Amino acid sequence: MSKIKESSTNFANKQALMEECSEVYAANIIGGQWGLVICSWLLNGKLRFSELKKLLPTITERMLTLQLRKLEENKIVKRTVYAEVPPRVEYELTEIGYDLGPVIKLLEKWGEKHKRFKEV
Amino acid sequence: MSKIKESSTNFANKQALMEECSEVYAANIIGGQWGLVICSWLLNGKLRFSELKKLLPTITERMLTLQLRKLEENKIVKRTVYAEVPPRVEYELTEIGYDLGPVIKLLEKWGEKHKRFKEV
DNA sequence: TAGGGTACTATAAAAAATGTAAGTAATGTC
DNA sequence: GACATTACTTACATTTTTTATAGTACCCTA
Repeated sequence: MSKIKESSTNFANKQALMEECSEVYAANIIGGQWGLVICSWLLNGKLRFSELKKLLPTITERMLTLQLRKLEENKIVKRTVYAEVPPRVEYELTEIGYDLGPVIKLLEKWGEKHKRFKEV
Repeated sequence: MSKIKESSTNFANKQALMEECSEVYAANIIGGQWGLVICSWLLNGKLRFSELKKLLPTITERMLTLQLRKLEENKIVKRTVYAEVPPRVEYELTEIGYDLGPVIKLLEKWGEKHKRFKEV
């Protein structure tokens, strides 16, 4: 999650695929170790940084920050800072962020079915 | 895509999330740079290794092999080898592989909407 | 004045994913 | 006998993602 190298083959491949296939584009946006879980939690309503941290006990603060920044950049979450001390920052899904609801639900369903399928 | 280190924090985190959240589980299975595109193509019917290679001009043979192996391990594609020379190997989606159709379609739709959303 | 809470940032390192380049086996054709 | 075809494999290099650890500013409370 640092700076990406725009000269790499990997970068070129990703770009090309994302332009052609909207499903790959989508996967790249919500991808990453924690992106989906964060969105899942936020589907229930806005949360503070520290609340998310509690919900995701093993995430590091750095990772949480990075993922939230990425989601913010992609306009999936809105970040609201309250000028208080100690600081308070709330994260909330945008309209298109909430649109992820059905996507996540379908993924979840498929995942559950797949778990059973794999057992056999 | 090499061997994963079962002692790493990353591995532990992934495992825990995958058990709790089926959507993360699903994302991990179809994730990877090329997984989704390969499945997309296979939704139209079985394909040979070389045909996939032609459809994905920038993928390396190594990557194609790795991704197909992962999909096979996860029982999303079925691999059929014909004892001919030169060899012929066909890849076809399994039942649950075909179930990815709606998932991919929804992701695609969301992706397209998101592209427009981001422009504004 | 020492400590606590909040939401971070900086730096480094480890781990994972992807890419590069070359080679292999078997057989049929020229 | 050289060469082409197919579906790979192997060794190695690079890039990207994730984790680890230690800070920071601000004010409030004890």
